[in-house]
Order: sequence, then C-alpha cells, then structure tokens
Amino acid sequence: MIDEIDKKILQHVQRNNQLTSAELSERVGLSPTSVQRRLHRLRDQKIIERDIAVVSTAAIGRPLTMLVSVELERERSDIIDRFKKSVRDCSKVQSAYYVTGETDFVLTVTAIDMADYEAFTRDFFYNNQDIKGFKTTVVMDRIKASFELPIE
Amino acid sequence: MIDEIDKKILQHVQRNNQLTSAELSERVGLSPTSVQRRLHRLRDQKIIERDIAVVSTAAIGRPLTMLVSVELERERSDIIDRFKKSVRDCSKVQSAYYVTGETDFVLTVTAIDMADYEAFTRDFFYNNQDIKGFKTTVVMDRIKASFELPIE
DNA sequence: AAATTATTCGCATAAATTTCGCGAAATTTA
DNA sequence: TAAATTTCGCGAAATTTATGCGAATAATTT
Repeated sequence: MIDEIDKKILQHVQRNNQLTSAELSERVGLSPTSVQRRLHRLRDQKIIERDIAVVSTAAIGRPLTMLVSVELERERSDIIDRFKKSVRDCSKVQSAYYVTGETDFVLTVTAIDMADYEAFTRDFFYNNQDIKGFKTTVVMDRIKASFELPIE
Repeated sequence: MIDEIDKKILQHVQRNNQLTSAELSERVGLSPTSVQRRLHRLRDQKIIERDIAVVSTAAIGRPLTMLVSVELERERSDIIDRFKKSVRDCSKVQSAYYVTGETDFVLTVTAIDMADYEAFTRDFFYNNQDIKGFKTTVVMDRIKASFELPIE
C-alpha cells in the first residue's frame, strides 16, 4: 500500500507541503515526476487527508485558546449527534474529541479575549439544554501544535 | 496590516492551500498576480505560519489518540523548560499546552495501540523524576481536528 | 484641495513547476 | 522463467508562478 519512499515523502510534506517535486526528489531519491505521481496517489487515496495553511492566531486577533471539557445531560445518541453537529458548525471550535472518562467531550476553542470567550459560553453552553456542565482550562503557552505523526 | 481581501485569501487557504492563484483569484476578486503577491507577503510576515499536509492517522497505523494531563513535581522554571523540550522532541506528541488549573500540561499523543501507548508512558512519564503524575483520556471519536480560525 | 509620494494593481512575458506520453526497467503473477 | 502489471524517468507540452513596468489607486504633505 505505502512503501518506504511514500513514508519519506509524507515525513516531509507533513512539515512543509510547499516543497517542489524537485526538492522532494533530492530528499527521497526519486525523479521529480515519480514524486509528483506519488503525491497524487497519496492524496487520491486520502492518505494525505488535506493540505492547509496554518494561520497565526495572534495575527488574526485571536490570541486566546481554551480547552473545554463538556458533560452532556444524558449520553443518548441523538443528543450526542446533535452536539457533534453544533461543534462542527462552530468556527470558534478548532477541534473536538468524544472521550472516555468523567466528561464526554473535549474542545479546543479560540477567542479574542475573555469577554469574547464568555459570550461564546453563553451562546454555546448556557443556551443548550443538552449540556449538564463544562469546565474551562486556559492555555497559557502553546508548546507545540501540529498534526505530525511519527512515520517509522 | 491585513485587509478584507487578505482575510478572504486566508479563509480559503486555511482550508486548502493547494488552490492555484487563478482559483483564488476568482474567489476573492483580484488578479492572479496580486493574489500570488499577497500570499507571499502573508507567508513572509508569518501571518501564514506554515503550510502542511495532514496525514491520515489510520493509514499510517496510528489510530489511537490520547489526551494526557500532566502534573509536574514542582512548578520550577527549569523543570518546566526541560519538560517543554522533551515534549517538543517527542514525535508521538502532536500538541502540548501549558495550562491553568489542576494540571500543568495537556498533551495530545498518538499511538499504534494500547500496548504502544503503555510503552510510551513508561518511557516518557515513569522514567521522569520531574513528573508527579498524569491522567489519560482516550479519544473515542475525533469530531473535528483543525487549526482553522474564524476570520471575520 | 491640490500636489506629491508611495502602494497596489494587472497586463505581458519570463521562469519554474507540474502534467502527460511513452518506452525501458523493475516487480508481481502465472 | 515467461507474461503481465506496475513503476520509473526522460522529454515535451501545459499550467502555474514570478518579474518588469506603466497605470491606477490610496495615503501623505503642503
């Protein structure tokens, strides 16, 4: 399915997907044409799921990140699905995980400032009958934020 | 610093940075040349921090994600800095936040399976004198995982 | 307000990169 | 080991990106 050269390509593009096929070619030891073809295949097969630019939170005026643990009133599948959808539709929520343990979900939420976050919680949580409670953790420092995977 | 057209460009490329300047041109209403020049500027100014390919965790054989809350023995700056470095250097850790609240850090860790995660905790936590304790939460479903920001 | 200066724009064109056709090499299957 | 399939890499074509430059727009100064 995916061989050693694919892995090398993935290692590089998951750090920088703007490398040209000639540059990748040198790094993985294959002609630019073949590298290009492999990239196409990796994208077609969704081994590369997507290609994105990461925008600076500071530059865009959203310097705050919160980690929010959410507990639902009941673990009923229709309630869970409704919550999942609301989370997907909210652009202030960067990521959302359905998890084991005391709480049901953990969200990553960005905000302009505390007042803005406050407003978000009002809209998103207090208005919502399905939500039993939530707990906010403030991110003081982002040591690392990536989707990189160790590939062999 | 950044105007309405820049924002439109950012909105698009944070979802898909493989769009050509001609495609972006249509979407934002500016010539391809100008779009290209703006992209360059946005990258030079680190408003676009980086450009990455997101690799499928399943395809690469790392289907498990854990959220790990870590508490250090003492909140001494040298200990904190040492921990930060170890986290940055570990490719199994996708993201790491220094946070307020009961724990000091929250990490996102990927693993092949539970045994693999078990091995990681041994290496990373039990070996480490600086760590008082940690709590693992297993991700059952990744509803959303992005670095997208709401840009106006 | 008018004039000056500085930016940004978009066209034309040059440079670079990606895509495609094709035969050769390598790998897989029979 | 022969046949079939896949992958390779070269060269050419097509597409995309980068650059030069005058025109238009916006900002600053007087």
